[in-house]
Amino acid sequence: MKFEPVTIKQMARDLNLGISTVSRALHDSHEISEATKKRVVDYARKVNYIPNPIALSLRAKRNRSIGIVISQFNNPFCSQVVNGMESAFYKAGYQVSIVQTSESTEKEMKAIQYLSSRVDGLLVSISSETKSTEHLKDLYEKGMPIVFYDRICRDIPTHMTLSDNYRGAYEATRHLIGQGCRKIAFVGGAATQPIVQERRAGYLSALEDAGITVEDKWIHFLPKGGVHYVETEVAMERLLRLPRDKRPDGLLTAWDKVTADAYKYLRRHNIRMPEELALIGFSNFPLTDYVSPSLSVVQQQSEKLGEVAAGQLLALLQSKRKPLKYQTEVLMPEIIIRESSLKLKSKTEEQRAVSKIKGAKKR
Amino acid sequence: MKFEPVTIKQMARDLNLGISTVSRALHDSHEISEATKKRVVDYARKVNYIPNPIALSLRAKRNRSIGIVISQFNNPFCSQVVNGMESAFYKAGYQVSIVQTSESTEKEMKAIQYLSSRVDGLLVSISSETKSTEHLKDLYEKGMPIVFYDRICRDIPTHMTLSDNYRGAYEATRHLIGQGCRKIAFVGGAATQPIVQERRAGYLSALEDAGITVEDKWIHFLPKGGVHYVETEVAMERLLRLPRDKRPDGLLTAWDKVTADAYKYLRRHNIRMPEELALIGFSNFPLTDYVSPSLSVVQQQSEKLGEVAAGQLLALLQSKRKPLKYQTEVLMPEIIIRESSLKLKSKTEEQRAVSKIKGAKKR
DNA sequence: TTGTATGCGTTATCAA
DNA sequence: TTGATAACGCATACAA
Repeated sequence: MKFEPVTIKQMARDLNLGISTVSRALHDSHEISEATKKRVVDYARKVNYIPNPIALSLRAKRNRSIGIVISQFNNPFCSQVVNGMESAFYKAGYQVSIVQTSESTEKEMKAIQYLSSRVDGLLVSISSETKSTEHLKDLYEKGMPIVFYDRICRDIPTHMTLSDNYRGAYEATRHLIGQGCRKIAFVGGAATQPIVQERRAGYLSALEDAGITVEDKWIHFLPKGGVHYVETEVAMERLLRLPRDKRPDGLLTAWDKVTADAYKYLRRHNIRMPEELALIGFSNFPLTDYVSPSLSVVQQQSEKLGEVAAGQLLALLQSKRKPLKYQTEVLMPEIIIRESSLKLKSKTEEQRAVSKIKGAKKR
Repeated sequence: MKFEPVTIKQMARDLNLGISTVSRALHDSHEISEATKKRVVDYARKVNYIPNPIALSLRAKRNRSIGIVISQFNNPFCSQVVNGMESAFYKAGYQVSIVQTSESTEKEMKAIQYLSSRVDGLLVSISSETKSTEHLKDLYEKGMPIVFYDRICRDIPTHMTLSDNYRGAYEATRHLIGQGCRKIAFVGGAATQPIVQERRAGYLSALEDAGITVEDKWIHFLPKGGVHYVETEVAMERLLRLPRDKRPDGLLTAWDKVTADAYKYLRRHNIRMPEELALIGFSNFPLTDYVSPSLSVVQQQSEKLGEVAAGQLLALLQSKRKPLKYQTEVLMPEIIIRESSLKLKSKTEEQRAVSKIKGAKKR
């Protein structure tokens, strides 16, 4: 099967008119008589003429559309971000075309090649597998407006929007410490992900600031970034099989899927939260407030993030030349404390625990 | 900012060669000397030449890409479906471009117009607002391969893949009856949605088969399809404010978001499930097994659905002409019984309850 | 007021 | 082995 749309040329033949006459009539040009105009418009409607966007793009070198490169659809955080972007571009009259990389560099490259020349600009979150960004760099140097969001790429000087991953992790860890945890583990996604590294950095700083020594065995990265349950399962088993005095009493998970899977693991193995292990994790999943125990999360401002990034791209699209200065917008994630990490009931108890640590540090 | 890519013409000038020579060299044609070939290929690599897909498409009338029209990204069911489609098309060497309609007919029409001529085929789930499908019909008549999934359109004869919504609702209702519920309410999405209508039909049949009379007040549709929490909230309030003897003891929700919101409502108002109200609903949300009480769901085979629909579109893409016969693939959703609807603990008790009803019917 | 010719980036046909 | 040219669908400068 092949799509054979009506073209202007065809209509011109049918109506015994010149091609340009038809074209101008459709554009409601003043230099066409009302009679012909009506004849053309009516006929176009009758045969359901749709201008070929491909031809339009080729000619105008303008597509009135932008592309979003996303890692995983099936990730609430990502879809929330896209929602924010979509509504911003819709208002601005742009069509949005989304492609998924599934964390594969090969797919990412294909996706970007596919979108290049099809769109006027790109919103990109680079895939976790990606090492080299030559393909993007080159595109950018040729003038393609690109804005990075969430998983940014420092090699390319352009606008970017991201969450404050460092502080999110820092505050979450501090909260666990405040709850009395002293052996706090960290399970991230892929070690190669800058995002995960930042989250680890925040985690480490919080522990250092509290004077707590970290064991290497408490820190786990997942080779495939935690796409599959087993990866998290293995990490959890390693943590929980540590000898009693090394066994963690708190856990920070630094990746949405990992958070969900760690939670599942703990529930499946009847490990009580927060008594046996206090859990807080990065997550934008829905329903985390209704699981039992309810799940403490570091929640990113996903829709906002999408909107801000969209605004940056729109700015690039409108400016004549590359801007001299680039903005980096940083959004603070929300720390939502729920049952899975709440060991101390009252605020004062928490305060006391925190001050104890401070004392400990000074010693 | 504007993207200015390197073209064949430009390279031909730079290398002092003819345009067609360059083109053929890049295609590794045998009629080009190895020397020239190398010169061209090296240069192309150096300047990072990317063939312009727009021009390619215009010429070839072939895009090697397909479009997916989706209602809401931010809906686990949808993203799971897209995942299934994506992997199938990736294997087949197609790029996939996804656009969201957000349930708006206007967006849907724009999206379809945008995709027409940009893609070789379309996977469409029509938006809940959409009444007329002329835009699609016409496109289809001109030869655009279209496959409907989930929210199908009966006016257009083509392949389609969907869940057995009727049976899903029927079995879910039967389960509630088996649990001893006799006043079973139904909260759907938009009344206009054929899917919701089918689910209601299944619900009604199950009640009828069990000899249970339905009250109109037990059935609620949501004007905007339940996008916002308040819609579900209002419906729930109406149900729960009914006089004691009319107040439902069971509830079937027929839309993923509505299920989540109904669950939230019940938790927020401390209404015990299943004792005060047994809940089962259509849902592909993650974590439904870890909420407390765990949530009984009618879960669609989302990824499978995507794969099957993708297969149908690939078949259309490969066939020379419109097929004489169209397939409609129907997938049975899975009924997962969990705490929110499980009043009777043992299987035998449930059996007894069911046989009681059967007896009642015969009377 | 209408028609013809050109170019957008490519490939394919034909000629050299 | 190479190069010029037409065509894909459209808009527009220019000619009539």
